[in-house]
Amino acid sequence: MNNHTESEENYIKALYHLGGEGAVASGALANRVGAKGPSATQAVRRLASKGLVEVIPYKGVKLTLDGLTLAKHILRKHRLWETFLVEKLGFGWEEVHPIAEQLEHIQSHDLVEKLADYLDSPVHDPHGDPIPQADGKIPPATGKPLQKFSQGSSLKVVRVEDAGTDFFTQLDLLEISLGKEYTLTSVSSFDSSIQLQAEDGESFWLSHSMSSNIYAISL
Amino acid sequence: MNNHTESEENYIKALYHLGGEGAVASGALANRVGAKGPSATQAVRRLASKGLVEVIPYKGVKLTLDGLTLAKHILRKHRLWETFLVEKLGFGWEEVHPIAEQLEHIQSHDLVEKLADYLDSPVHDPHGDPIPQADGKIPPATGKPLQKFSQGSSLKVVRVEDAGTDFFTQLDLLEISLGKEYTLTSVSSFDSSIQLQAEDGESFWLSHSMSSNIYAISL
DNA sequence: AGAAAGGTTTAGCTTTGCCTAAACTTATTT
DNA sequence: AAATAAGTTTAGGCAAAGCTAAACCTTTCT
Repeated sequence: MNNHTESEENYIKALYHLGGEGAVASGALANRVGAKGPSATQAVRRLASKGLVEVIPYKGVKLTLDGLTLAKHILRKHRLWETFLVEKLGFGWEEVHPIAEQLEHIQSHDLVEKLADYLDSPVHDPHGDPIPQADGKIPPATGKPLQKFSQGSSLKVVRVEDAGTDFFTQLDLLEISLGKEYTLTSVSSFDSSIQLQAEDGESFWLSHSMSSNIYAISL
Repeated sequence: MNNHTESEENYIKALYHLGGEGAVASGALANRVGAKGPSATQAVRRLASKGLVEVIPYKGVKLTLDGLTLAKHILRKHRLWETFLVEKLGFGWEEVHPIAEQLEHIQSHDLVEKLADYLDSPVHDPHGDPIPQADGKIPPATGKPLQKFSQGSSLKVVRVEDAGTDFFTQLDLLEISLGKEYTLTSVSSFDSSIQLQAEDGESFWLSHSMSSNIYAISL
């Protein structure tokens, strides 16, 4: 019951991302894994026969408990590897996703736990996303999007959504990184762009599409 | 031309191990990858169509230059990962082979080179085997088997053959590891077992099958 | 309610990769 | 030189995973 193909794991991961514990439409699933409808239907049948998902034809697919456990374990590996790639190997946070997508399929419980130890049992990955723990528990996702803050609030960036390479390039350009602190100095009522002021006094504007992918906590 | 399946890579690796640049019989190949004859014949046909091997039916299979380059690159990755697993994650040298066998298929040039940097561009893996360099050059395999040494010689262990878990267990038991120095105090003419004396004065006997898998250089 | 639209599944085909059994080469032995 | 043994390839199957085209539910719109 412990031996899954890469394709299977990708479907499981996709189901988790799309629906968590809830049901997902087969089209959405196919879309997410980059396949066509019929491939997903078939894949889901294979997963069902292994007890990883439950299917109601024409209605949707849902992870079973086993499936959920597997999904979280894969996510754990993915985020640990991302952490390794950034912290130890010096990759930029925008580069690690595709590599971690390969590494997450390596099968060795020992490896995962030794890697976690080596990284000092991290709780968040380089994007600030929570890393599922060995027991399956997931630390709460921290922060809320920047627009949720009101003018004048002091905040610390704790997480960013993976919104593509251009997004990360822009973050790097503005020198925004996890842990940085700002004051929200101004909010445009016209296009919901916001203005941040850094600790060194520098201030700059962020478009709505930038700020909606940046999460912070208030100080 | 750069995108190979895991199975393909395994056949390439096997060809390299069995024959280096020379020809290999399809049966031996099948055996090495843990498949049956016909599977190897077929696999080899696929490799040939990609220009990685040359086949003479009923005679043998041989890596092309492209195939050889690929083989060395996979070996490089394998041995770098083994080094990582032992040096950084604290695995024992007997545990790393099966994990490295998975990791060696990860595709990212950037990753390989960053990993090599992180490990300080090692030249030998944890078993003392030479790590192919980025340019394809392979450092010479060092050392000769212990029986090749004559009584009285001082030597340093530099390499061990991967002769299975029990072999490694025995090495650990005797506290033999790479870099350790000994004096060969005695050779049995009866069963070719040999006696080593460590620097701390302790001495012990090694069977022929042990010593033939241990390589050393003389001091 | 009936029909069109949209999404899902079935049918049937392709490739990879492995298998067994049978046919075929090559090598060895008498 | 012929016969047998040993090893290799062909033939024909099967499962995983993907695809397109066609059939089939659901939902929605008139």
